Amino acid sequence: MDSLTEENYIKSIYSLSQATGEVFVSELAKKLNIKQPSVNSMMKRLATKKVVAYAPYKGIRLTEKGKKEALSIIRRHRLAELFLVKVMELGWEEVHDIAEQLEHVDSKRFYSRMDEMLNFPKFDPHGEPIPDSNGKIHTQKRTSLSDLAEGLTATIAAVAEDEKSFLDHLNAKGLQIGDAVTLKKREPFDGSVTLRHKSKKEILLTHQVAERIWVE
Amino acid sequence: MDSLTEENYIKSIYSLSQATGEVFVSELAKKLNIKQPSVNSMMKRLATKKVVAYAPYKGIRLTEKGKKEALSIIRRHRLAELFLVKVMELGWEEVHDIAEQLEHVDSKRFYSRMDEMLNFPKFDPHGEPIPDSNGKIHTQKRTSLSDLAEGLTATIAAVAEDEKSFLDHLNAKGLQIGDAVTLKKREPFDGSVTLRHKSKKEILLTHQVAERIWVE
DNA sequence: TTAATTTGTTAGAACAGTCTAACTTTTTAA
DNA sequence: TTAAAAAGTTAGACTGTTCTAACAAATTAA
Ligand SMILES: [Mn+2]
Ligand SMILES: [Mn+2]
Ligand SMILES: [Mn+2]
Ligand SMILES: [Mn+2]
Repeated sequence: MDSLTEENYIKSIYSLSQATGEVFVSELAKKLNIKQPSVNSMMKRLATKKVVAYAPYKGIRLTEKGKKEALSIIRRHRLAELFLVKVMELGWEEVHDIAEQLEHVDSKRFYSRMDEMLNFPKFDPHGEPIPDSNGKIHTQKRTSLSDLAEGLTATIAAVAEDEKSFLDHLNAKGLQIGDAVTLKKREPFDGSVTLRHKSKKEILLTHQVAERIWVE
Repeated sequence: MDSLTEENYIKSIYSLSQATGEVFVSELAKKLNIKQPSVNSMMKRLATKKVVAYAPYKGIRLTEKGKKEALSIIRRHRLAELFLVKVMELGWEEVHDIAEQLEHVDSKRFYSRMDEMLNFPKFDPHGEPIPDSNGKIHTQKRTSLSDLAEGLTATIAAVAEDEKSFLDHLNAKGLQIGDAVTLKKREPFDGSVTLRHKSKKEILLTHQVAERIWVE
């Protein structure tokens, strides 16, 4: 169907267009580390394949077909991540890079067995929802830890990033999905927050980190 | 290091050159379903990469570096096949195609976890030896079922092919690795053999099938 | 509202990997 | 030992994916 390269474009278009429904060539180029003219010519190609709707100088948007393909890739990625954590006992910080490769494996059986073994899971190791095999995905409105009111307690539901360096940082701070945290203090100057955590220790996070943690 | 395409060439060169130490462009072209000129230009490329030794009109042979790479790919392929059978409970007939993709996954961790989970296995689901992480491989001399003397009993140790259609055929006949079979009769006309098997049934195999079954 | 900046496009090149057509070398068989 | 067949090579082309250089459009700021 699509090449690995095309799949990676589709996935990025999906995630970058979440908010407004469209992405710009410049954003995609930055995300994929590819120059703008390359993105431009790929958009022409994906447009002829009816995966994106694209008019010169206008934003890029996925067609229904494109959305379906994006969700299918995201499903494979997240199922793979969870499989790597739950079945293969890898750390949540090391699975993303492997899943980037596994998501391109073309085999219904491989993924349906994962799904069965994991008992049809709803969330990946980073708290992100796993689209079902029909492409349905649970999108809940989320509160960032950087917006939690002082004094309130909440549970870490997900992280907005699954890059190793970020998760290594959370590991070092001792934070995991499911942990309850109480927001003790927010510094008005730089937005950094101090948390109370089950570890009994106080944890200090910069704004940059706190805003990537979703709580509920 | 190498592209997926290069890895596939290297793997094929390794298996086709097993017997004599070299392969010819025509053999490689047939195996890979690629035209001879394409193989020719790839050989030039692999030669500059010091993966093969290649002189015009001479056979192709892997360098030490090339052999090491081949064994590493074969290791990944066979580990993946066994993982798919033992951990993911797929059938031995459906794992080869998936392993053809998984073998190209670039992740030491992924494979070392498989190795651990499988307890450092020595053979894949088709009875083929799995090279160790240093590239050492157990090569035993094998007897083909088509050469077994009449009246003798032997154990199925491996199959020479792991294509789905062949294994589906063995499944239909009820044959598996580890099964004891007694050679009741060999037809001189076409080399087909009749076996006695634990299933109590007599099994008839054509020469074409029997010669792909290794016994010991 | 003009000028600077940012964003996007076109043109043209390059590399990986493949092909067909045409030619050469080697092997096989008459 | 020559002629036919098989195997291998070269030349040239094409697709996919990417790049740089140059230019055009849209946006932002003076
Ligand atoms: Mn991920
Ligand atoms: Mn994730
Ligand atoms: Mn195989
Ligand atoms: Mn095998």
